Amino acid sequence: MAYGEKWVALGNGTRRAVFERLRTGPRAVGEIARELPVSRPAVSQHLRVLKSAGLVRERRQGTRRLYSVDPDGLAELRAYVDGFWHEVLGAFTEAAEDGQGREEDHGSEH
Amino acid sequence: MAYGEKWVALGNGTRRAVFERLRTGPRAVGEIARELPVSRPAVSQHLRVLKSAGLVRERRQGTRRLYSVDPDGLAELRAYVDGFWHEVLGAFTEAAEDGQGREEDHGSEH
DNA sequence: CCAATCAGTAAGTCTACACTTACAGTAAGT
DNA sequence: ACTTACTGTAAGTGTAGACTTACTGATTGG
Repeated sequence: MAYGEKWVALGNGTRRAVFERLRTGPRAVGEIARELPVSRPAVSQHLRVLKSAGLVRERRQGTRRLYSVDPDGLAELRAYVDGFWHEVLGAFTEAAEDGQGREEDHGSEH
Repeated sequence: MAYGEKWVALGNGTRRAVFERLRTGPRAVGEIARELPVSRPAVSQHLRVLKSAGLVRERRQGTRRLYSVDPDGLAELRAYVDGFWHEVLGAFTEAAEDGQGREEDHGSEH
């Protein structure tokens, strides 16, 4: 549920590659594995991690399982990055206003 | 330079904790280490990774080194997430328009 | 019912990497 | 010059985790 899982999930290159295959729509496990240099079970395990991180959904269709991006999970990640971004910008402009040349005045230069 | 490094960098929990300490402004290495359950060299190493990923800048001040978030690097990450988000949304609405109940029509429902 | 297809899980291996301690370097104060 | 404070780097260790090859389970079609 925490952001942490999402970052960990996307921290792995192969897992990110799997995730990106879902950019354009739902895909089956074997279909993804065929385009990557790893085995199908590996892809399956990566999808499990992505799913438990809330980044991916799964829907069964016959013997296949179609995985797709979970918009809610991705939205959370986006919100987090956005928040970080705005806070950093705020700290920047604030520092620029307070003291022009120095920063973090600790009260004395001892 | 690629997005990959940034994701890998933020994929580690401790490194993310270090990064978040820079949310509100520049901080010194030892100062960060004191707030975390790892040694100072560990923090130093994490900052190196964050720096080579383009997420962090370094500026020397006396014997200290002040690290701060690199707005450009963070902006790249934000742009990537945004792009992903919009593409996913596009795929969703597109799928909703094409076929109402089914998706990825392969030619027969047998 | 049997075979084929698609997938998840178990178990084991092997490497990446996060962490520690010890050491070396640099700037500033006395 | 000596000491103190702050930091980066080297070297070594231990473990998480990414991957493989079995194996098992479901669903569908003949």
